[in-house]
Amino acid sequence: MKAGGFATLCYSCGTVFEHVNYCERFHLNEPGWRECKFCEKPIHCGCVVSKYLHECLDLGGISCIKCIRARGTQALKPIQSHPNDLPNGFIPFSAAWHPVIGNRVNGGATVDKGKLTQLTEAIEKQQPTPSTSSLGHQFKQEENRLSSSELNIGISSNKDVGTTIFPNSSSLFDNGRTDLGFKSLYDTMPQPSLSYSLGNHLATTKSSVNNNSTGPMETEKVPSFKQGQRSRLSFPKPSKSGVTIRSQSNKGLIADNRVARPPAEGRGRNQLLPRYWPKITDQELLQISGDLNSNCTITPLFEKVLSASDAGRIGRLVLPKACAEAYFPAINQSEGLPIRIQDIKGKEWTFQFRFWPNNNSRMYVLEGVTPCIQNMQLQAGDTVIFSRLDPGEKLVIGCRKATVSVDSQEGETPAVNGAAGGNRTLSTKNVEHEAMANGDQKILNQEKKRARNIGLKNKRLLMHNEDAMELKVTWEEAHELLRPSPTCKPTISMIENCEFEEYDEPPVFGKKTIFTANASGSQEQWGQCDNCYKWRRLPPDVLLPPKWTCSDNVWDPDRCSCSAPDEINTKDLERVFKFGKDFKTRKLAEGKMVEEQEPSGLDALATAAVLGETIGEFGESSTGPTTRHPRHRPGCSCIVCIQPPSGKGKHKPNCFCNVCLTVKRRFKTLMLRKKKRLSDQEAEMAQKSLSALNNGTAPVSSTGVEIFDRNGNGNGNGIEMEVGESSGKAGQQLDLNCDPVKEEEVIMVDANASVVPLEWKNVLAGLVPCSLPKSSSEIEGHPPPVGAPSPSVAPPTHPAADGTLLPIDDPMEEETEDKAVEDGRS
DNA sequence: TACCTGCATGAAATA
DNA sequence: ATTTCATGCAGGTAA
Repeated sequence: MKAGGFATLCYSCGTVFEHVNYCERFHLNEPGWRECKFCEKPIHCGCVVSKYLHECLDLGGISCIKCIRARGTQALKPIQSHPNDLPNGFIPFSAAWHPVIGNRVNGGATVDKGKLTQLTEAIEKQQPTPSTSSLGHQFKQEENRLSSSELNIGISSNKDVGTTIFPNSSSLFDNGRTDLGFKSLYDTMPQPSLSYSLGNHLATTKSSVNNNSTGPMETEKVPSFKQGQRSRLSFPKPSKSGVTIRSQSNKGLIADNRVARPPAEGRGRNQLLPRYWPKITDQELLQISGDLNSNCTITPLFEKVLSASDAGRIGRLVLPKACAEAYFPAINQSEGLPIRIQDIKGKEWTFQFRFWPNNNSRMYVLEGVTPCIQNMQLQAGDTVIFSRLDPGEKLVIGCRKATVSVDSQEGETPAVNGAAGGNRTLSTKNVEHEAMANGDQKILNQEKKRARNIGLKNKRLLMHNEDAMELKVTWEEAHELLRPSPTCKPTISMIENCEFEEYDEPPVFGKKTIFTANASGSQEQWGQCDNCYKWRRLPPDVLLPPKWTCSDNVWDPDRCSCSAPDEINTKDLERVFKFGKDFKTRKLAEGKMVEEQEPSGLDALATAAVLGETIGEFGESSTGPTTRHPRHRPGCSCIVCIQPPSGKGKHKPNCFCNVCLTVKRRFKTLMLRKKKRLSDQEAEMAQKSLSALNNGTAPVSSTGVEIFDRNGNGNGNGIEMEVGESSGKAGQQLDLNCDPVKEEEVIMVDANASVVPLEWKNVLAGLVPCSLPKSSSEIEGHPPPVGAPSPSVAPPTHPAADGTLLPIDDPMEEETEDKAVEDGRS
């Protein structure tokens, strides 16, 4: 091997590259470059990535020739019989040592045990580098397990069976960042299939060893690749932890190697939810086994994260039904029977194993667990592990304290599973320890109480820290960053002569820009180059992709390169930004003030009026916040505050409360609108026939007002503007219900905008993906449900006759009004 | 009054 | 839609 070179093996064709200098070209995303499963060095192959790649990687990654040789080439000789075998007869290493696949390609023949032993020895001899030690160890465990459990030979002791009973599937999938093909495959294929197939196979192994039977069960359990595939469908999508196990193992954390083991044999074990699969490491098993009796075999059966009630003083531990029925003695009486369970110290406990009838089902509980739980110093969030001790089939209860691990199997490990456990372990536990250390029992109690209150039922509210970090971006900020998916071309739809861009994919986050306002009050946008970090002035309406550099600055030829100086000096820039920020803040504050003065929940008002609410009720109250909504003040008519306490009939016909006034006002508007609409419809019918004759004149509504579309064209098919009978100039009437904040924004929008502002399109595309709104008014008028459109962009408007823009009516508002009419309210 | 027991309920998970 | 299971709670019992 020449200096700097590296011997690698092509994962695809098996070609050995003795002198590959990968150092300069190392890039795993590049076709042909992959990572060795063991030494993590890159492996190059000039071949085009083929379908074999996926298969091979799926089976457990690839390996470089060095590692293969180090592990004994003999054992890894390819077995060629599968139609998909590679041209030169090479079977990828992973496939060769993967027993199920080995069976598959070998037509059911098992790999020679001696070869695997040799392999194992080779691994043992290997001196792993610090970065790969845990991986190597893991692999060793893997091989040990496989050699003993899969090959039906060499099971010298029960202990072997017990400790190697379940292959640790994670290592087979640890090559998480190898390539996109793998990744995508990984995303689409449930990971635990391998575990399951192996687990099944194990059952076969055991049954064949112990019973040597050839009953139907055995036929059912015969492992095959197809079976493995089938089983993939029956298990939930794996967590991502399997992918990241390498990095975890690099940390050298034993607990991070924790991977759920498929259920051991038992009645109905196949129905056992993965959440209850024992996640016990071999080391822990060995330790327990050693603690108890070196001649015994420990078979982990299931585990359960203790809930608050499990760990509480009641002393009842709810057993998962499937687990109880699979591994505990069958009981017919509700009273159940006493059951003796040994803890890992060898101490025997007697619990009452019983059930309660529950919804035509049963709820199994272990009663009298408090002493044991206390003895083990377990709390909610900790895990109890039930195992079987052979020979004798004794039940053993073990435990695992909740760890502070953050990123673990989704919802599976104590750190995350259940808020009581998860939250406590993530934060409370630390506080708890601290409180313990400080002797601050008060804090401890508070934390405990909080943990209890969160409860396991709030599991769905739990999130990983990084998720929480992401959520720190507010909705408003998120909206500002939304961009159409770059891979997705929009479909332009014409609705009511307005163009709408529809996207088949949800929007993506784009680059954040800063909006400022110059002295004249007009808006400016600033974007920062990803290369030189200089800020460039942009048109206010452009949206930047996630990655943006000066070269993309097509709007300013003078500053379309990173070498171009800043437009203004840094100090001025800061000042501008500050001003812009102030502007934004002020605007927001103004908006809030307006909101307080003029409640936006007018729909709610109308609804409340329908329900017979009286404003006097909350008007009479003191100046303090209302009891219903602490932040709201008397007079607030939001949906929360106006909830009627006791139904209808509180408003008199001459009532002049705010609610009634608003409702009356809106009813009037509605009636006017409806009246106009009816006449417009008639006029439109006549207009159509007329325009067909006259050909080219702008249509005129029955009220004598030209109807404009968004383009300002009077084509008659556009969106009808609000027209009132008493309107003055051009018959325009301001809707009393329109939001003054919106009005302000309306003015800022370019009246000549020919299409719906892009951000609105994005919002439409993102929040209402792949579907057209039900009605045109729904598209045009309804604001985005979450947050608000970007501050720089006003909601869709339509031009009035005098050229100004009017906000389009809220269909929701209309709906409410319609409802009011239906209810016969005036 | 505190604790125990058994059942009911409903959120969450799963089919 | 159904099942599971964490927990609340009413009624009983003991202190």
